[in-house]
Amino acid sequence: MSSETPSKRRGRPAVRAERSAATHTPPPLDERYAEELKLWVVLSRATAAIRRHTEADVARHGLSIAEFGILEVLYHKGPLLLGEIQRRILVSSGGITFLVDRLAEKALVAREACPSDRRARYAVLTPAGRALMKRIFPGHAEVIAGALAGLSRDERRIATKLLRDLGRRAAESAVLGTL
Amino acid sequence: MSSETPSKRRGRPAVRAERSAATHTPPPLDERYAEELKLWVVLSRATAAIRRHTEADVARHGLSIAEFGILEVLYHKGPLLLGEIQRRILVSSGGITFLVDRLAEKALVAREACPSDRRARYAVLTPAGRALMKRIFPGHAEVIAGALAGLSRDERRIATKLLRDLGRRAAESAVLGTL
DNA sequence: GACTTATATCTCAGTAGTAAGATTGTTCCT
DNA sequence: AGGAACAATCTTACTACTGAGATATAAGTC
Repeated sequence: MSSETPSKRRGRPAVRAERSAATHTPPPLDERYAEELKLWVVLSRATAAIRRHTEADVARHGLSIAEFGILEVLYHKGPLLLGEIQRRILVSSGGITFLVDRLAEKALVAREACPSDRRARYAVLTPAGRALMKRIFPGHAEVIAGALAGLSRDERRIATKLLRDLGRRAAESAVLGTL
Repeated sequence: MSSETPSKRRGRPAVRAERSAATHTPPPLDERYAEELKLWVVLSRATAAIRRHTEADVARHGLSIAEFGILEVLYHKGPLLLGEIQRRILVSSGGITFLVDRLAEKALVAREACPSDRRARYAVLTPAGRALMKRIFPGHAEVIAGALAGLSRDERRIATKLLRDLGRRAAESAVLGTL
């Protein structure tokens, strides 16, 4: 965490904006997409706030979010090819090599040959990796649930549906955009 | 993040129930928070998908999202202290220095002294910076609106409200968590 | 006024990633 | 079988950041 929490500003009474009012010429006709921009802002903010919870939680165990993501997908899906993991957790090919290297150094994950394709390698949890996930995953789920407690059960259901639709469509049009 | 934070394990409301028959490695009793985890997944995915749209758009102008964020806040709010920008776009103190340096190299932003506090500096848009934003901001807003087109107007309004509540609560409890 | 505490920014070393291309292996086509 | 095209991972060089500490300034207290 950064050492500058935006909490109490006791040192200096706010003296802002005296000059802004004088010189700043307001933006042009941006009213047009104001609601969409607002949605994007609150979406980003909510995601960032919740991610801080999850990061703080996994950091207690010496893991980054990306590392935890790999452990989690292996924990729940079993051995996977590196490329499959890469697609799930959305890192670059270099990134997955780096992350699996590091998890291997920590003896939480190992590589295994793929019998049907000698280019490919499986990543598998070691016993220590599985034991770690068994120990820390329930608490992590609880942290996430706690971070989402601002919404009621019904609200969470609605949000899930909306965000699924939103994400699906945004992902599709992103792909189209690269053609 | 490399160093494990020395926070003590706060007593968790007993979620023990570890009476699994000591067999079988696949996921334990993870049904409990399945809905919350799902919401977190779709939230992350939707945000990532939309961010890819915004990144691709600003990259066309040689900017990163963080750089664009600074330009945008200055464009809409006028000159701001570096620390104020930092809190808005959520980067570290070193990061804001780095980013403003780079924008200054590109001659889009300049630093100015703060008359009432000689520690502080304002960041201000240069004429070139303002001209750039005037030129590219409308298109960027359109890209965002397009990325959100998976939801109807009413759905977007509902999503905005839910995400605002969610984010506010998550941010509050994150602050409390650091005490 | 001296002292203490808080704040704003900057410096610097280190880290977690990305991107491009190399390497090795596979598949398809003839 | 030979070769082109494609695919999975790894290597390398680089970049955008973070976090801790340094420096300078400011405000509150005695």
